[in-house]
Amino acid sequence: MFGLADVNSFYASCEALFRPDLRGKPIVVLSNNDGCVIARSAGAKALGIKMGVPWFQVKIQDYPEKVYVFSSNYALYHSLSQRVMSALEEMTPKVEPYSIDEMFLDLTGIDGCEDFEHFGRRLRSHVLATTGLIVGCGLGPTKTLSKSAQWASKEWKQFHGVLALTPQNPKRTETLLASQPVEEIWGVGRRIGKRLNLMGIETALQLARVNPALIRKNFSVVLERTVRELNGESCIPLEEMPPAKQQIVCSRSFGERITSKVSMQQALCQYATRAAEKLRGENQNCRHIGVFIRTSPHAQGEVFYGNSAGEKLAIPTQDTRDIIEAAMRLLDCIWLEGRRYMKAGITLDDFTPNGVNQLNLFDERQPRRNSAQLMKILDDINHSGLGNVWFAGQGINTEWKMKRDMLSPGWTTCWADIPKARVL
DNA sequence: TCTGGGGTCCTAGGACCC
DNA sequence: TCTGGGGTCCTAGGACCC
Repeated sequence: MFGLADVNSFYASCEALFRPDLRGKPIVVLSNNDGCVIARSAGAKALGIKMGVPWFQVKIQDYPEKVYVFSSNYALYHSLSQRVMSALEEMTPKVEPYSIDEMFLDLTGIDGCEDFEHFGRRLRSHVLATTGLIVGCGLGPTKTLSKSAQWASKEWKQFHGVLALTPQNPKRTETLLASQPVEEIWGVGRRIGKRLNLMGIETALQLARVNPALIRKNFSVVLERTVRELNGESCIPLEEMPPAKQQIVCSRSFGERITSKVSMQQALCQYATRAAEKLRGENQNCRHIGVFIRTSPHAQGEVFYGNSAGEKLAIPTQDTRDIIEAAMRLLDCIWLEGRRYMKAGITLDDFTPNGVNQLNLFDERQPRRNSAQLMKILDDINHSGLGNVWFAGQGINTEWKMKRDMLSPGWTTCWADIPKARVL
């Protein structure tokens, strides 16, 4: 048996956690640059504020109630996610962090000892007691079914956020799947949902009844696995140890459009630095580096321009200097003067773990001397919380940096921001 | 008239997830 | 004026090998 724990309205709940005055109020969290709505509290959903809409299109002054708006505060969300994770691990030994607000649980040991829904409710109150956050919990014989159960636990209020599907109760599984539209199934998105609809398949139950071989022929093995999982055949295992990353991306929209090459170089230099830090954090070296830049696809009266370029290095690296150098060369290949750029990013690919770098026998280029030591010192200083060092190419006080006008304090990540309690 | 068989590797693009 | 960021996996097709 698998479980799926999902924190209700995660980002919005995090914002309310240290602001008791906001409990039950409409809360909205915006994407980077305060661009789109990416999370809403129950109150905000009730007002009809939609997920993913551009913030400037939302007229909050028209709502009957005050809406509390926040820029996204990933340091806060990440630290609270860790707390939820620890709380879950206290009750189930095997937990797979699936996303910042969702964790899969291995319930093998619970089988036969405790009623699954009873266990789910205990889990829920334990997480609430230790973190102040409320999780929904779906349980089922496969990951896909536990996702469906979790979906239904929100849909049907009488379950109070905990629902178990078991082989002992096939009737309940059938009823649930018959009421779940295909595009709500884990692994079925809008595209495949539409195609299935055209074939007359509209509910999860209908999909479950299709011959898997037929699905494989017309779609792919991925959807075939989904069909099998809906029938209780577990095809997707729990992964306790996250597999090594295969790619690192660092990209961002700008607070203000970039028009000068120097500014673009600064931005890419910063993203390259960040990407290289992540790479070292994974104990990996990369061999392929890619850069992309683009103007806004929404701008009226402007011709869209987007381009990317990539380069394969002679020797895999994790040295920030190599990555910045490559990024600057790549920018030279794709930079076009006279455009208003909205976004840029860098990708690192083709990894080899530390310590297995094979040099080319005839290659004259040698790796930099003392690279590892220098990068370690750099990372140590920047992680110390005492100061920062960076490459001059990043510039200072850059006008294009991200807009985060409504950022909440780092309640759990910054000493100066620790909440203060006062006894009256 | 007739033009093999079996394989690997790489890339781009499409789909999905949160 | 203003529209997010970071990932994964699979497939098809081309280049190349013997």
